[in-house]
Amino acid sequence: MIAALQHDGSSPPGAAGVDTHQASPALEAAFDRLSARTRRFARGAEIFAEGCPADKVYRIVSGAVRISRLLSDGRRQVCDFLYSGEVLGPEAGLAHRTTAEAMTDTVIQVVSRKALADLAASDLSITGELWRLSLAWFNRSRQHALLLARQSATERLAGFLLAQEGAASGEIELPMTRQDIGDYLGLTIHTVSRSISQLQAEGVIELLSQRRIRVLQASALDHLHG
Amino acid sequence: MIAALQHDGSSPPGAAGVDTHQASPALEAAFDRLSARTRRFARGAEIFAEGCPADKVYRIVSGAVRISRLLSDGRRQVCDFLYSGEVLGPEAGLAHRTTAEAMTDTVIQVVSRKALADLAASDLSITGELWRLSLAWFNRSRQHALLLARQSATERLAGFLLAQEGAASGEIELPMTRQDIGDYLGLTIHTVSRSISQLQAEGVIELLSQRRIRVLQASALDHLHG
DNA sequence: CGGCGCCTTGAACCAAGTCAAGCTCTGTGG
DNA sequence: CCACAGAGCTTGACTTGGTTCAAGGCGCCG
Repeated sequence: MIAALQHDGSSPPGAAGVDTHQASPALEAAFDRLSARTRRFARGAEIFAEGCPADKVYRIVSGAVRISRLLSDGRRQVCDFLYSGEVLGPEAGLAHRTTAEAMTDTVIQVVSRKALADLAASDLSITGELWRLSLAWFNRSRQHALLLARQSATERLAGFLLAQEGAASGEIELPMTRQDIGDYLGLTIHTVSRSISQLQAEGVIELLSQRRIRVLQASALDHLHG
Repeated sequence: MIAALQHDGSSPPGAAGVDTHQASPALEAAFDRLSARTRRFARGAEIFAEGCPADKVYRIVSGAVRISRLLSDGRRQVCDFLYSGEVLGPEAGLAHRTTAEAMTDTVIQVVSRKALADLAASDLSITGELWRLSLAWFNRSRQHALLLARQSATERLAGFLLAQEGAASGEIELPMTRQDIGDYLGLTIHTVSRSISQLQAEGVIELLSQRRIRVLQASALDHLHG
């Protein structure tokens, strides 16, 4: 039985949520069993590019990855940000439709998609896990669309901040530039900057440094995001 | 071997593209084999609601369906529009996160998700097909996000029109209201109306009636959308 | 024929984009 | 250790396009 089709809440042990690209223990084990190659990418390096064959599956060991797409008008649309433990690859078709780049120095395990497919054919838990990952991509993408549909810049930014790790009354570490945030939220770098300044002036957040934010009033962010 | 993981282009016979929710012949057959119940929904009727258990899979026999989500500020975000032959259900988690409503009088086949899961357990082609459907949802959602990221209203509308059936130099039939389009594109009904009027004034499209559009210059739409 | 949904259009306002300038941080070389 | 350079971030002034507010038209169905 494949978990992603179930609806009775009887998840198999170790099943991760439907919203994370985090590899389950079973999939993590599969990377080891297939003796994944470990690669290092310097800040800014390209992991794979739009248009190239999607014949590998990647698991981020450490670091942060930006997924983006070049629009025909020259603008760049950032689609997602990925962090340690997350997996990319299974959601792609035959060719990549996006570019993946390291935002910081990043270590990644790589396995051939074919090897993983062979394994999945004999191990239904892997099949289910890969399916779950695809659903996670779907849910994240829809969440992103919901962010983009927000009318005001501050609402979008609030939603973005809330989705970051440690947002609930903690500290947020942003590995991406303001430009990245802007390209993710469909805003200019100026508007992002202004919105951040505004939130700070209102006492909702505090800038520890340019890339580190402390959330002072998570409820206010919640309320802004609506 | 499950097709969605393959990258060598050797798709199984009858496999549909990765961007459509269209049921493959195999899945269509499964609906019949499981003796799907046929239900009729009047225009405006609710098929399933946000929050209710996602224990069924639906196949649209005829009609048109609107998928939407209620935002906490009272606004409604339309996520997708579905038509004859398309399948919804497998992409949901335990509970629906969206509401599905009939935009016109609609006929739908319904099977229990559990029954389909049982079938998928013994028939890998069904498993693969359900997975492909999930990927289709992902791709459509990302496409939608890309539309929403466009800065100008006319660009968004052009992209929306191009994605409609029969857009390439043909006629487009819109089952949805202007409000639906606005809620899909993150625009007000006014802006949608103005943009349509503008495209018509420029000779790019022609309004045969309020809900029927003839595309006169598909290339101009393409260029607008960028 | 009247009423109601749905659509269009005009005018005024405002938030985000654009243009332009200056600041901050970081890393590097003297 | 300090000076410098460059990338990244912030801020101000102005412009523009989408929302808001308001009014009116079209078309369908009872």
